[in-house]
Amino acid sequence: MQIKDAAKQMAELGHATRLSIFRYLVKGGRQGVPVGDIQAELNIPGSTLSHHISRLVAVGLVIQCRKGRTLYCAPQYSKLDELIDFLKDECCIHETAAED
Amino acid sequence: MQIKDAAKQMAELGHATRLSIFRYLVKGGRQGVPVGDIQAELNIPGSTLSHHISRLVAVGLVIQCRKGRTLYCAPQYSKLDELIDFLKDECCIHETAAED
DNA sequence: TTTATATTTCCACAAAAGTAGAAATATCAG
DNA sequence: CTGATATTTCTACTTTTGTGGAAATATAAA
Repeated sequence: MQIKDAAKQMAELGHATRLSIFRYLVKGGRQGVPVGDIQAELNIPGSTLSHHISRLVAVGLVIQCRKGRTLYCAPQYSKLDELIDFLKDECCIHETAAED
Repeated sequence: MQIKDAAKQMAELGHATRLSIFRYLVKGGRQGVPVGDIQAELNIPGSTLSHHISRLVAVGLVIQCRKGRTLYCAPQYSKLDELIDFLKDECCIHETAAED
């Protein structure tokens, strides 16, 4: 994973509302959660929510699929896994010694 | 770890320059790296660098200590560990089933 | 077709972040 | 004290982000 991509993904998760959205999607699991459910849960205007979701989608952390009038959003677990791996590989100690 | 704190830390790491700084500090290890070394490595103006470092310090990801005229910066590994744990605990699947 | 529901796009504005030169501060050497 | 080095603070400016109302789009139901 490129450092630029990691930074982009973290920038998106680095916002309380978006992180809440993502966490809620994680709770919802792989089958996805309707945008409307997120809106009801987090209590934010649709336009604002739509904006945040589209940013998460843009960096690949969330995927969407429509069923009728309802848009389901689901977390892309693999992307988060990659990000965590990046942090572990590039930003942690690699010693055999003790910890902090 | 609070969601707000996690978001703040990720917002700081969510910037290519700051992430580069942090990664460089990780390479430098626990004894710390002079600000001047970071500047030479990343090739950015002092005032800009100082600004970015202070943000990393503000969220606890970096600590500093002065030795003479030189300010050493070191990563606070434990903070990153907490962040990674947050992501694993709050934003990953907790199933016994297969992966993505 | 008309109407209702779900969500986005458009628009405008306020707030925050990024950038960097210049001046200031801190510390040490001579 | 004077000068050199290391780094920050101040200041100003540009760009990006966040926010949400209103209008538009998509889909389905009546």
